[in-house]
Amino acid sequence: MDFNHIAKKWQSQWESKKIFEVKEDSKKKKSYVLQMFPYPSGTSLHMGHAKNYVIGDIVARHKRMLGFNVLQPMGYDAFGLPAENAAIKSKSHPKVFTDIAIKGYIQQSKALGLSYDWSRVLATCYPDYYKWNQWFFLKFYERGLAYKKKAPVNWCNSCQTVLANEQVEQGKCWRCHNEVSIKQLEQWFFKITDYAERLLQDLSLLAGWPERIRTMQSHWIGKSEGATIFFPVKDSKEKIEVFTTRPDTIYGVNCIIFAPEHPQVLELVKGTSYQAQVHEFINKVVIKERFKRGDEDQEKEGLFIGKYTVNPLTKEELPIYIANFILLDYGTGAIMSVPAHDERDFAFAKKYNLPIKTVIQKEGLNCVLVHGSPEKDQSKEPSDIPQNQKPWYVWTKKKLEECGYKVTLPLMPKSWLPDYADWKREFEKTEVNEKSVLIGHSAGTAFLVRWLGETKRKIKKLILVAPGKISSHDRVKALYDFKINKEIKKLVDEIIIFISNDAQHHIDSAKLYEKELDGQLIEIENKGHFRTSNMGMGEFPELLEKILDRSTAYTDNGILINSGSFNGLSTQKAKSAVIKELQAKKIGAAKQHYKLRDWLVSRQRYWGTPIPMVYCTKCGIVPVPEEELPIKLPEKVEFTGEGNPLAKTKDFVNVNCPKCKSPAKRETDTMDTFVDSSWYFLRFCDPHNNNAPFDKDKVKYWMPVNQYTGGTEHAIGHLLYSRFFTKVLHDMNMLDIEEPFVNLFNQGMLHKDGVVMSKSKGNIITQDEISQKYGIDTGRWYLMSVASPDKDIEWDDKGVEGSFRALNKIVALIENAKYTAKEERIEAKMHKTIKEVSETIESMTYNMGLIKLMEFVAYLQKQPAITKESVEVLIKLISPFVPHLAEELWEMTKHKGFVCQEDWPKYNEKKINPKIDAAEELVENTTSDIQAVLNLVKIKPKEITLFVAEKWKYPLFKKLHQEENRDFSVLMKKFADKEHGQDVGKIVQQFMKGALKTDIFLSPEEELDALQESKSVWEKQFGAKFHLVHADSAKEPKAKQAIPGKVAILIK
RNA sequence: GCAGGGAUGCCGGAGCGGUCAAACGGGAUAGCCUCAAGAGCUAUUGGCUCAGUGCCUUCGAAGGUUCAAAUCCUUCUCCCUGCACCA
Repeated sequence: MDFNHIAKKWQSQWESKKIFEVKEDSKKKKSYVLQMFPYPSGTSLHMGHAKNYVIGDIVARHKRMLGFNVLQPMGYDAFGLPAENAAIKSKSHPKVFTDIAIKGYIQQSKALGLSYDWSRVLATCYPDYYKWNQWFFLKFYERGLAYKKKAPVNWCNSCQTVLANEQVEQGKCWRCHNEVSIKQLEQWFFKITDYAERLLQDLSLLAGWPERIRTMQSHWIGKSEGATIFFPVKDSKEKIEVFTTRPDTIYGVNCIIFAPEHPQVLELVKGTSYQAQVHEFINKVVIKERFKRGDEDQEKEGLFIGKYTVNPLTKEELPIYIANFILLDYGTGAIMSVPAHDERDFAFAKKYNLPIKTVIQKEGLNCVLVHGSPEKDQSKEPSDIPQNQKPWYVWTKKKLEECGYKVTLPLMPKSWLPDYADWKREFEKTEVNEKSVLIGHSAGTAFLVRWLGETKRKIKKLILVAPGKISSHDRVKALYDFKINKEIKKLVDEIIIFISNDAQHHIDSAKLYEKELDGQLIEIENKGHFRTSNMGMGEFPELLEKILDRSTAYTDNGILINSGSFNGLSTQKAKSAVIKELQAKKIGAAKQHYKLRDWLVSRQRYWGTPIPMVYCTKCGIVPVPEEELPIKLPEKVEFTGEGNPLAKTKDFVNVNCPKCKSPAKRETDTMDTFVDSSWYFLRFCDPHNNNAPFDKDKVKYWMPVNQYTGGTEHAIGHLLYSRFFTKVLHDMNMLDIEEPFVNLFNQGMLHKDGVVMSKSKGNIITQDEISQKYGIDTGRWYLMSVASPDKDIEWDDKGVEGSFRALNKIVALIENAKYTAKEERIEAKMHKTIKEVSETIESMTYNMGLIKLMEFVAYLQKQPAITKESVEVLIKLISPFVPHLAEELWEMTKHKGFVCQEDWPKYNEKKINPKIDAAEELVENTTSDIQAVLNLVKIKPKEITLFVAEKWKYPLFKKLHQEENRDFSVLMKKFADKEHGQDVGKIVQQFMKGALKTDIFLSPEEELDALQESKSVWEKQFGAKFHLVHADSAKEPKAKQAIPGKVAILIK
């Protein structure tokens, strides 16, 4: 069969009969299937493009056969830079390039066999389309959603235009990958930020979108909840407004930091001695290091500006800084620095030696300190303090409690004669958990190490001060005589050992612990054995430092400490409590902040929609009246490559003011092409409307898009803008819906030689190549068969040939078919296939669908004769995938009309008979078992006898299947019978190992029948005579090996 | 760093608690067909075993849950994708 020929044949028939053209039909359920429309570049479509469209086309064709009224249109995103750049290069006009490209694209889309309604084709570069861009612009302007402002914008020097934030990728232009710079320009913006909250909230409605895309959008919108707080400047009426997400940490503020370019900075520094330095710093960061500023590991740098502010709650005086890591356009451009609980502030404070105050503590932290053993009983001595009340213990306890710790200092019984069991009893009165810090001093260390090794408890930290272990004293033997359990290492996050100029056996003990437990050994000078006499005032800051661990900022939630009346509150509660207090004092308020910026839509290029605005010296900015639309792009324009050609086209620029009629100038900026693509799916519903962008009722019928297919690269740009437009139009009462795309599918890329297939990589396979060699159906089949459509796939010429073979197999099957009347087994298989293929189409796992189809083909091939119905069903099932072949086969099998207009086959669950499956499986297993045995014995078989298992085994199997118990002896008691005692034992054993199939569908007779049917096939295949026997009536011992679902095999 | 997705036999790629030594395709090997090549068909393609349809070891690594783990949980390693000094 000439696949290429039939493709053309059916394409022209579909076209002439207009069978994919649709109208609204209130009686029919609609389905709108759409693929992201392409930018028509000069080069031809390749198989990578094809993949996207075919995925959607399969959905459309399937839905159509299911009886839906299917709208599947195609259009061209025709404005844009490449055409203009090409025009500059060849001194031509972008329209010329674009028209040619569109023509080529249409012709190639048709050649792919895509079932588009071509009567609706559109291209955004024609005035009947872009007129409505302008119309929307005016409407947005009326609603305050389009506005002009001077702003620092992203400027791409090679594209000679500004870019939206969404078009800047890692500081580079999305199109040409040149470094983007910042320019101050007057530009038009769409106020997408007004919709930030709705765009975020409604993501939850998009259950049919990939999780990934929703997360990306939500990150892009970047909502953070927090507060703005006013910090008064000392000796001034000025205030500094900061934004923070952690108002709960306000007691921990150590300074206020501005973005260097913040306008307030210059005012504040005025008149101080820091003025010159500050200017220099700003210049350095903002101008010289402009591009470095966003770099990953940019060193944090800052400068004090000579002024102070006051913490409005604590009244503490705080210095004011500027620093390079503070961004002007996020929040208020100024922050309150809380080094203890923010990593950046922490790094900054460390670098400039600023105070760090902890105000949040992890919940449930606790500490137990175990004292040592004195040489004699001192408790009777009136001058002595109790063992657990030594000054540095008490000091540490107090300090830790200030930080929210619960501290216990147990008093060990008879400490001068320590006994492990006694100590343990006392020690365990205190709760120890994973957040515990255990500190031992001297003999206390031995106790803790022994206790941990014995109980294997998980704790946070173990700190050993002047440890004891090695000792010649008999007095401490009852405590010291144990083996160090190295497992402790795994149970404790951190082990620290303090040692000083102590007695040798303590130093040796310290070394021992260091070695055995991988402890961190810290030597401190002149503290001896850390006795009261060695410790002076009894302060032990080194220890405190290690317990508190201030080497990093603690950024998690916790409990407030050092925060006045807020102490003890959780982070969550404290946030609202602090905000409440700020509000009451009118020095702050709750505030949500979004990362999303307004959408910059101005472009300084020719090949786009002119922005319908006029500048009048008297009236200012004047919108062009609706009746004057479209403002057409002037055709006679010179493309020099320098600046915006529109600005130099006098006929275009010079107009009269619509209001006062005096001479005025036209806006020469054009719109971002993403404006075009933000509503094209609406225009498809009513593409030829001259009075409005679309008719409300038509859109109401078709929208929303049921299945949208496209690449991930549009995850935030196009998909976010389209959602924004839809919401605005909803608010303008033009749409009922709030979300344009119900289901979104991201197809995987097509790779070749390990990289994405693209013209610029020079690794494209064109669809023409494939069409000519194999026909486009082979290409469609191949693209869908390699992997599930969402996966990236690698092009493989050998794989294409495999697909070609598959199609030929289908053709051969139908060409050589011998027909028979109804056949139950074929019917069962058929219904099963219908079910499976339908399911794979619904779930868009087409690769599995094709496998199921080929299994069905292989099955039919094996049959001596097949049914007409099964062939009909097969043709219908393949038709979404290989539509041309399906039509051809449909015609070949003497059917009228188009198979693509037939009803999708329905399956009948009742006809899917598990017995037939089981019988088939039995035959397949038996075949491979015979084969396996033959391979083993390597003899030429003359006779092969198959034994079906003895009758009594069947009910036993059923019972075993229902049995939950897995205890051998119990099962045996239950199932053993006198006659088959040993055999039951074997079977039960096998069953418990899970070696037996559990579902038994066939009786011995049915098994025999199934085998009987394959007998002739086997005899031919193996060249031996086959005997089929009931094991019950067999004498051969072999027969006993048969079990239900598995025959015994005897070969002679 | 954060978020999302991965890691499966020679390769691509299914599977996502028992029916799994793991679909399907490609490649490789052997056989059939043929004058021959190609196409087509059949078998094999982790190891062991070779009167038997079994046993052993495998699904990134290590632990765990379970009668049962490629599949569930925990930790780790590596890869991809996106975001990234966002207060």
